[in-house]
Amino acid sequence: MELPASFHLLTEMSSLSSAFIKQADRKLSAHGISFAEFMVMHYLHRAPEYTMSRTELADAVSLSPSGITKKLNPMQKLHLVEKVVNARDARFSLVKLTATGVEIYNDALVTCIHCANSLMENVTGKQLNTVLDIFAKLK
Amino acid sequence: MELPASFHLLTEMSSLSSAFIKQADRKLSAHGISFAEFMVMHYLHRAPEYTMSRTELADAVSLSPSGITKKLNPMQKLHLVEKVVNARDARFSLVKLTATGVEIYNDALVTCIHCANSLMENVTGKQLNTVLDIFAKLK
DNA sequence: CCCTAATACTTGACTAGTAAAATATTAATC
DNA sequence: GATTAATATTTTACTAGTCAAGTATTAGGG
Repeated sequence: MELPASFHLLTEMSSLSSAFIKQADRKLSAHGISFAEFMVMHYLHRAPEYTMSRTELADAVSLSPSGITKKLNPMQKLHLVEKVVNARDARFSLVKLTATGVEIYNDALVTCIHCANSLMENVTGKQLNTVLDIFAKLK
Repeated sequence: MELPASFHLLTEMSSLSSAFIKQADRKLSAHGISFAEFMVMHYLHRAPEYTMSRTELADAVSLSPSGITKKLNPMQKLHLVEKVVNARDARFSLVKLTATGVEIYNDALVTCIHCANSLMENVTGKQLNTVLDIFAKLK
């Protein structure tokens, strides 16, 4: 049976991506964070004043409302992020990357870039950009 | 700061793949199985006599030894797969897709292909093959 | 043989996520 | 302005996986 390329891409992507994330997790553990936590910090670091609403952040990292609560709780205890209450509407709260968080993010970013480079050393930058262009159509 | 393409690919792939798997899970739930269970059946279906060793299977689907045990237990109760003990060495056991399992796999495959096609409808078959070729170098 | 080591698998304790119900706060309508 | 509805978040109960310790079985060296 000849299965379509789209099906193969689905199965290959799921296995590749899980392998990549496991590798990144291993490398980032030197900084005391997981890849998922790194991604949270990555989005916050790009946001104005290192601050985003919880729901925006949850969407960005594909977590459910309860998921983002459970992910941020321990990060707050470690003072990587802090909760900022909205004075106008106490339902909405904001999350901000702390100074400590920025510092750790910058260190972890270097590690993460090394990790990505070594995972993809067999592929040229041009090919990576080709894939990125195609991925952009898939969103 | 200009981050390398490899880093972007790592982050994009992690978010795309998680979105794709969520979508596939939703669609496959009509057959009473998860995408992870579908992948188990997929590898078994391609194996000679629908049979593989547990460790081969665990590797194929990127699960730890305990992970494969916990994944297969409920599938045995539903009679999708069965355990085959090796007479020569009782440590090694084999897993076989049952007749029921084959039937459900074939139905689910159709759904999964539809799902993959609709996820990737914005991209040509040629582009998908380009990505698959590049993925092959990443393994 | 028999004791030790190696191998395959399972169990137990834990982490990370989800969905659905509960809570808290603001908005809207009468 | 009080009550109902809507919105954001948290809690609870559950599922799915990991790692490390435990169990069962076979292999090897004295």
